[in-house]
Amino acid sequence: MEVQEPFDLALTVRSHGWYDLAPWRWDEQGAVLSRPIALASGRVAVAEVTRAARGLAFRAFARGRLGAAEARETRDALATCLALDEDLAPFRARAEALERERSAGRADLPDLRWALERGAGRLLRSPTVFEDAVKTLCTTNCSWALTRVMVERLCGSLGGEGPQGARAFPSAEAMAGRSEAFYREAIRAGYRAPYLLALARDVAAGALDLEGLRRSALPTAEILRRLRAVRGFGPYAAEHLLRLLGRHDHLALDSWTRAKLARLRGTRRVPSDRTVRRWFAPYGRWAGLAMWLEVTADWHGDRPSWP
DNA sequence: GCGTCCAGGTCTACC
DNA sequence: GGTAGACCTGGACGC
Repeated sequence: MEVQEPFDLALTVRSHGWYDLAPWRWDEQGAVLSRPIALASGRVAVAEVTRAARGLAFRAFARGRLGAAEARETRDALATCLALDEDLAPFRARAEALERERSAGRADLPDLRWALERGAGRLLRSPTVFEDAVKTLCTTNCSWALTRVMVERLCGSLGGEGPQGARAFPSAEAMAGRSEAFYREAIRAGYRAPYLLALARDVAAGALDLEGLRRSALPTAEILRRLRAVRGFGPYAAEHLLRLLGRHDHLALDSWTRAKLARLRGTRRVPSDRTVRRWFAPYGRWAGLAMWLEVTADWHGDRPSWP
């Protein structure tokens, strides 16, 4: 499959923490990304992708032979996860224009040359918005280690089984069929238990259409309003989910990004949300992406320009 | 070993 | 609209 160049697979995989959560697997040395994916047929296939001479090479396998349609479904799901359908040209145009201002002496803008050179800006997503939403709930008000454990337990106890014992991420239907006590006692989700159950039930019953949001023409403000109406989704969680939908108007500020910005920009105290919004306002509807690239630049072997 | 703090927040009640 | 307090877990830390 051809991709829009420049494209760096590792950069997209490590764009945020999802690759570190079940059921993703990232072989750093071999540069192979893989995961089990639940197919419409009910079977679970394992999908793999790696860089090829031209574009990306996909591979899929399951218990028994995969049909052509199933293989296509698996590949398409992985392409969605890598956000290959996202057009970054408008962001790049804005970032390039601001880069010219920055090199001309405008000191309040971040140095995003590395991102432009390497094609950064795609964020790793889940095959479904539902999975992104559940994982986002599992990141709130806890350590990353606890997030990993909760997601691992969800896959291990409710995910469909694929080849080599691989467990997929559970469907909304599978999650909706369990009790609140299950999420408290088996998943150890604590106060998040009723939120997880309500989310799964609403999605399974069709009362909440999360999947439609990926191709929605609705304005970002309306999507944000709908996400905020979901129990457990406050400002951070809703804006983080927006980011995974390719909507970067908002910043999804949390304690980690605020602290990281303070360190990168050498401020004595953690900047207010209003200050951060002002810093990134020049990027317009790409403000959240520009901020995210600034705070994650050092994950990719590039040092940010701030002292 | 035990208590406290806090980590990639959110909700509710109250002012 | 702003804010205090409650909410779960589990690892780190100090004693």
